[in-house]
Amino acid sequence: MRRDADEREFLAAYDPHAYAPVAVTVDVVAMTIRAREPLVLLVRRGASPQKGRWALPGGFVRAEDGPRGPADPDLPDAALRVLAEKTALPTTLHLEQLGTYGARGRDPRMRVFSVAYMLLAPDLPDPEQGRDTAEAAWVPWRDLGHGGTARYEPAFDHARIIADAVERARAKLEYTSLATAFLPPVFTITDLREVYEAVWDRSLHAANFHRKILAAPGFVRDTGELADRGGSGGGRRPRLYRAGGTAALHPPLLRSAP
Amino acid sequence: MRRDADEREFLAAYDPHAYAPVAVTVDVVAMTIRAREPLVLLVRRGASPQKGRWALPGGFVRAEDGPRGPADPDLPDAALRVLAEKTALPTTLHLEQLGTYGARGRDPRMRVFSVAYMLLAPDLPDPEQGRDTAEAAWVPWRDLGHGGTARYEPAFDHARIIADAVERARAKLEYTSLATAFLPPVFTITDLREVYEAVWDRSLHAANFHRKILAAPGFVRDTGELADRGGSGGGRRPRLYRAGGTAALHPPLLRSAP
DNA sequence: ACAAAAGTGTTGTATATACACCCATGC
DNA sequence: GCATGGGTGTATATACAACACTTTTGT
Repeated sequence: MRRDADEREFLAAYDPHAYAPVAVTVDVVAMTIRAREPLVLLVRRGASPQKGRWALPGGFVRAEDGPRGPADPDLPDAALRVLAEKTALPTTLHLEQLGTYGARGRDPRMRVFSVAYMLLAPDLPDPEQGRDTAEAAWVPWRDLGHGGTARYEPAFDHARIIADAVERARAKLEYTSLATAFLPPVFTITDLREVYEAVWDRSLHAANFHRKILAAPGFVRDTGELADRGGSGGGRRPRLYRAGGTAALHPPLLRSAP
Repeated sequence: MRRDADEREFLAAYDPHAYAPVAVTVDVVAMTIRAREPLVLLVRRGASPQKGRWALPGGFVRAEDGPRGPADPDLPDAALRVLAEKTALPTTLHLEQLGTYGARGRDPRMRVFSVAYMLLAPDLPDPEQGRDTAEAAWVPWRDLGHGGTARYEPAFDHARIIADAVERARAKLEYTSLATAFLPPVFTITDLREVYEAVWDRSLHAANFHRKILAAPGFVRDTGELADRGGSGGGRRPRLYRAGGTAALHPPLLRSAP
């Protein structure tokens, strides 16, 4: 009995419905920071199952051109499309694939494979500005799942997906320049430090952080300009920087220090 | 026009064939090290398209129970199943999701989403011992793709997937204890160093490496035993260690040193 | 005896931390 | 002036790379 993968693929090409139908969706963990608080975008489900629960913005990948619109050329396009239906997209953003979740039974209707994306962006507008009228909200990470007073209990396995995204973001801040994705094009070293402090939920030594950032080649580029004014209660005008384009940090910034 | 994701999901539940059919496959980048040479498992395609080209072992995810066998409960189960059809599986292995590739046109027959897995294992047997009779081979990383005398030119976008896996493995050796996944349960520090040297393709200072490993908490656990004998040409009998169970390394081992 | 491999000691250099301090600005 | 925040200097502790050296084994 020689019935290997290639033969099966061949059969499938001529009779696609010979297999149990599967669905592929994208779910987006959109993250931003507002007033030193890291947030994730959730939408309230308007249909069963899990109607009324909060969930990640997502939707089916458009495999081929059809009445609903053209096909998504690739998975990142699908991620941006479904997110654009919920909120206005920023001009600068970081989009990265998190992983695919496909356990049997994670959706009660059929076998659904969800490709999760993580999107990082500077302070996004409130979701009411999006094209879709479904209820949506920016939710603080700390209000999610992990016991206690969980105001938002995500649907399906979305709590798990968000937890994976949070851990990915925390880890990548150590050894990449990902933190700049949470900031506008021009920022100060203090802005950058506040990103780290918000994501890691710990305070960092400001003076040493400053030097460490400038010592890491390619992390930031000096614009030569100063901010219009210092802090609200006085203070020197800080220098302004841009992201330097480096992906990997050498040396890394470790979050394990005392 | 209110036609949001939830409604679409709802429709799909009642008429799955209303959507263009899509396929979900798993492809496994199985890696091992033999005689200090990192290898990846490839199989020769027996059917068109790309008949005769080398490709990653893979196959369709079984969404539901059917005549070919029971459904795969989750994606990792599918990855292990398709790999078991090509080679004998080791008792200890590390399996990790790499990413999902779903660009339109990557398979000429239909829209295929491939969930790629990376599998790391100690020196695996030759694939002839697998249940499947298709031609398969362990191929050195250096013989793949990147220009020159490419004896093996992978099918579809598999060269890209392998390159992503190699880079993932190289990076994770820096800040996790992943290297032990290439070794049997009991090993010496020199064995561990040779894993790093093979994967990074550079030599490391033996004495300093030794101390660094022992200084990283939880990387290895001393068994208290010594190897039966030293090297072939003489030498002290090395201590034997087991993997220590730690995932993250503090401090990391950086590959950027001179 | 000799070579080979494991493992330890030592030392100069680099890096990180903590703390003190100066600079510039708002009120 | 004085509080606030940006930024620099510097001593101390720590970590790392390089090299020398000792220990233990096979031939």
